[in-house]
Amino acid sequence: MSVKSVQFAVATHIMAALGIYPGGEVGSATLADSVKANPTFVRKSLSKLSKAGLVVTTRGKSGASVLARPPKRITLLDIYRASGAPPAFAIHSYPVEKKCSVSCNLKECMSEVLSQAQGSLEKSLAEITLADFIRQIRTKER
Amino acid sequence: MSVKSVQFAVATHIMAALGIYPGGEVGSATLADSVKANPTFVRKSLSKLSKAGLVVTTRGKSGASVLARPPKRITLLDIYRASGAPPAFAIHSYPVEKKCSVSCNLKECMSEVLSQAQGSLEKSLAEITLADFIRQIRTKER
DNA sequence: CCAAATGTGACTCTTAACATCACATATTGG
DNA sequence: CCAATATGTGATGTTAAGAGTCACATTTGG
Repeated sequence: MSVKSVQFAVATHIMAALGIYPGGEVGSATLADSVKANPTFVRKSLSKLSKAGLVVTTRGKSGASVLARPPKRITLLDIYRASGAPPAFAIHSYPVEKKCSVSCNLKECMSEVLSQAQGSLEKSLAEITLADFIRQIRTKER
Repeated sequence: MSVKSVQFAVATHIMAALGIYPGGEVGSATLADSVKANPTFVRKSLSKLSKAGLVVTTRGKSGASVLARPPKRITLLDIYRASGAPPAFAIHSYPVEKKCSVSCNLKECMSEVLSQAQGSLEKSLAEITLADFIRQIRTKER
């Protein structure tokens, strides 16, 4: 039921790089270098961040990306949501056995449980700002 | 990028069925009927629950499964862990760009964030007992 | 207009879960 | 004991979804 998507990790990497890079204007090729991923993949990720309003990218020659607002005002939840990572849990899609009350009602009950779990997960992401995260990275640098 | 596993949902379904079924002794074929999944798949799931000590199964003719302890003393976290569902998040496995401090330290920082998120997710599951869950299902029955 | 950058649709490759089979193992009833 | 019937599990095929890649459109500075 979990999602093995690396979107969130890549998106966070990009955001951290933008926040750390002096000046803040970074091209997708440079970012791809840092992430060591395919430039197209990075651009797609960047595109989602841009649509979510977390970064501003300029096109054309000398195009680049910048954080849309200070790292202190961006949470990891913002990035998580923007990254398009699927929800952490899934429910099976088997048909319902009508004669069984467990089978009939399980999905509904399970959804409630899972969305509650998802909520607490998101809450914990909301408590970490990009600034916090960058600080962590800087701490490890030495 | 993510793969959704239904293990947790199926395991919960099984546990709820065992908790609700009068007498509590249920064979894997009956459970497979309720879940509407392949008997082998259900048995594998059951096998994990058994190894985790959540159910007791007897083999041989007239073999069946029973909850190992009262539903009140089983949490959804117990079931989640027993189900063998993969962690909710993944980090990319790209190589590290040594010249980039973000690239060098990101994985470590990201792991911390993700395990924190995983922790709060698990905490919310730990707060729900199987008895609570069964009560929910019974509420919907009417 | 050309060069250089981002944006995106289309396609392939890979991986991991799911589904299934085959058969081993265990236990009870007769 | 042995046949019937459960569970346990390794092996293998199928499939869905993310990742990787290419091609090309779009944008914009000079």
